[in-house]
Amino acid sequence: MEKTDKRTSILNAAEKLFASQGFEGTSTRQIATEAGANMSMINYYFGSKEGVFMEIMSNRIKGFSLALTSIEAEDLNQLEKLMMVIDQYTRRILDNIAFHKMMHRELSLSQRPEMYDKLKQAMSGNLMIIERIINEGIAQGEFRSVDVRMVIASIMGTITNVVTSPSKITAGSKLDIKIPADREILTERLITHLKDLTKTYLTPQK
Amino acid sequence: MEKTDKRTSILNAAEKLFASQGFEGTSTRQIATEAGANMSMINYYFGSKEGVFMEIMSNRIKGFSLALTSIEAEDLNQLEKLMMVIDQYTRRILDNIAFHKMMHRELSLSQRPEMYDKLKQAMSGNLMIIERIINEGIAQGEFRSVDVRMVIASIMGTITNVVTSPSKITAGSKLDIKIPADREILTERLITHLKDLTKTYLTPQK
DNA sequence: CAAAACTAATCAATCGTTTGATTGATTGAA
DNA sequence: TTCAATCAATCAAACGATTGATTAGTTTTG
Repeated sequence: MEKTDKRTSILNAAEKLFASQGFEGTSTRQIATEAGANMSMINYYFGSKEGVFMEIMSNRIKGFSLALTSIEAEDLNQLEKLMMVIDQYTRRILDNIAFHKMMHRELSLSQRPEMYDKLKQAMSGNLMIIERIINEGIAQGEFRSVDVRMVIASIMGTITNVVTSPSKITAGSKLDIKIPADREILTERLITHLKDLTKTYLTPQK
Repeated sequence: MEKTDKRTSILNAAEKLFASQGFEGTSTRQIATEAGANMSMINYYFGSKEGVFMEIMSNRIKGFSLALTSIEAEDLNQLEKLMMVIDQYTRRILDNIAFHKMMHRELSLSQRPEMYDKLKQAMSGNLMIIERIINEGIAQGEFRSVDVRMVIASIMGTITNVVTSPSKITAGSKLDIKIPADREILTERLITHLKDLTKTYLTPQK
């Protein structure tokens, strides 16, 4: 029943270690041990340690902007569209916390400019969808006139803040973001907050 | 007139390099070269590379929660207090972008638990001040009943998002966060947004 | 049997740290 | 005033350990 081939077990081990220790802080020997593979298998399959990193990123990037584009085409008002985007985007990120942490950390470094551009391009698609929805809502008078880029920064920033510093939210409670059931609770709580925040902020009070 | 002693020039060089390359990604030889000092001076003054990191963090932590505490005592309503906190907190962070980026990156790692606790403790003071202000505002009926921890996550997250990914905000414009004049513009824009967001969200519409 | 998958051993390079010697200024008794 | 002693500061060189990567050989598989 051991159906995990060495190649993917290396990818999984590397992602886990990169997320908790950083790229530079993780050695190829650690990855190999964690994956239950020989050290040279890393270079055999991926060419180099950086190749492993690139492969992880590439795999994750694929299909990240797929679900969001369909929302834009649906026959809904802009607020409903925005609520759906927040819902899906938040769930996607909280289902891939390790990757999201790793991404944010390594991209704040000035190394790996190629991966930076690659990821920036992939993410800008998502950003533009949200930007278009809000701008459309403003144009139609459905939303107040606001600083759209800053609103997006608030939405994204809130999610990232919860993912990278969950203890600030859960302090005092018994919740632990590493436990799936607790993470589900936290996800719903975050979505509820973000929807309430954006709806209240963007919808003009009569 | 060369008044920069080796000790502080090592600290400055290290902070600059840590901010752009990460702790693990920066070698002691790099630090020494950048500081114009001999490699062994690092261990002579700070004991180890990690000692340099600790010293930088300790220096920055000092006096970070000083300005905020005075606000709480002032004779203002909770909204006015919150506006002042947002104003000062945002300015402080955008005046120390390199440190803030370095802090967030290294603290998202599972290493250096001692520094993690130290910083967490220092920051929790700031968090508690904001939390108390909002809770007080809710109790007095000045604010709507909201998820306080999530509101704080939105405020902090927005600032961090702008600091770590300024290009998402400035894309299309000629602004560059590395240029002091542009950074000032961005700071004011961020403060305006955060004040507008929190005021609109927390103040109940009649 | 040949290609693919895998292993142990080893490579040169770099890491953080330590060593032992040297410098220049300061001190205190002669 | 002089001179030896002492001090922190600085240096080049080297330390052992670890790094990412490669080799050459073995096993597995289709």
